[in-house]
Amino acid sequence: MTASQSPTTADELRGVGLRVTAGRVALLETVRRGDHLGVEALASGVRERLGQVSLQAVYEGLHALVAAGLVRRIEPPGSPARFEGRVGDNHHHLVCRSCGVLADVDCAVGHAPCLAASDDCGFTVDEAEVIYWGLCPDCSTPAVPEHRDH
Amino acid sequence: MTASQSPTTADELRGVGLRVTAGRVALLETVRRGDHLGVEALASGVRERLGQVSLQAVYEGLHALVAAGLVRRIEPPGSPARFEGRVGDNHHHLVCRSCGVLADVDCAVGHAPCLAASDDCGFTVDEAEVIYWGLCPDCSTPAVPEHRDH
DNA sequence: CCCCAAAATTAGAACCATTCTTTTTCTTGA
DNA sequence: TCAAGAAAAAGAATGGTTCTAATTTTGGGG
Repeated sequence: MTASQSPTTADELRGVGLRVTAGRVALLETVRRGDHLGVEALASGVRERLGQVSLQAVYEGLHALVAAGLVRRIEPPGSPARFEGRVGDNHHHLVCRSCGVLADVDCAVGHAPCLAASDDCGFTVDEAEVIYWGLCPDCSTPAVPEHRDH
Repeated sequence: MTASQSPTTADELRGVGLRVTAGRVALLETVRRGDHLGVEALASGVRERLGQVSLQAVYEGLHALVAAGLVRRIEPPGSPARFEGRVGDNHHHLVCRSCGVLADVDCAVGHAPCLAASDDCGFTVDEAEVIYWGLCPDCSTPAVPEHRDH
């Protein structure tokens, strides 16, 4: 059979030269399933599948996955790092100033670096990272008549 | 005399409702004189003028100045915060992946939020922060025949 | 001009995300 | 199946930043 099926997570790991371990498979799938999760949340997700996993193992795994280009790290100023499985497309992010929620925005202008600096000062620019700051739909409606805890 | 001279630093502090202290005057002037300095460097600069000043005082002063809009905080992922005196214009930054050097870029498109997201997901966006990643002129020339101390 | 409330400063400890070190366990290719 | 090397565990350490409580300074009102 000509195996042209979508590759398994394990295959993907092997494909980028990483060893296949239960921890990494679970981690990668947790990142992809989740929506911009942080390290703690990812550790919880992995533990749900495997039982006990150390935080350091998660950090190490994330390092490897990010270095291999399978996972992208997002670090909005003022909050801990989050991770997403969408890589390759040079998309950007909306961050809510109030609750910290993160949303994806497609890149308006083609491919990376989707933006040219007006004067690059001699820099060799390879990526433009855009963060849109604002209020998410939930936080922008003030005093909605609804029970809230806080 | 109609005092239409450029206001003193002290006047500016008063103008935004901050108390005028030697520490804050020195801090604001150090930020403006410097080029994207970090907290330690700013503390050194202030100490050169005033003698002993605690790091916490610098943190506190920076908080106040940032909150008042006299100073802007920049926090490139992976490095400690830097501060600059250029505020009001919604300009962006070039960051060198190798040495971490930071340079200003004028905003290509008018005023904040100089960029509109292709789909804002219902967010109320008030600012677009752009970081151009690349290599600065010094770091992009490989193996220049010059003595370097790594 | 002096006093007082509010604000700034200090010293020191606490915090938290992340990294480092060392040892143990697991994956993989021979 | 074995050994080499990579990954994971455990625990401590790091570094930038913030918090707490006590002290000093600032600036307006008496």
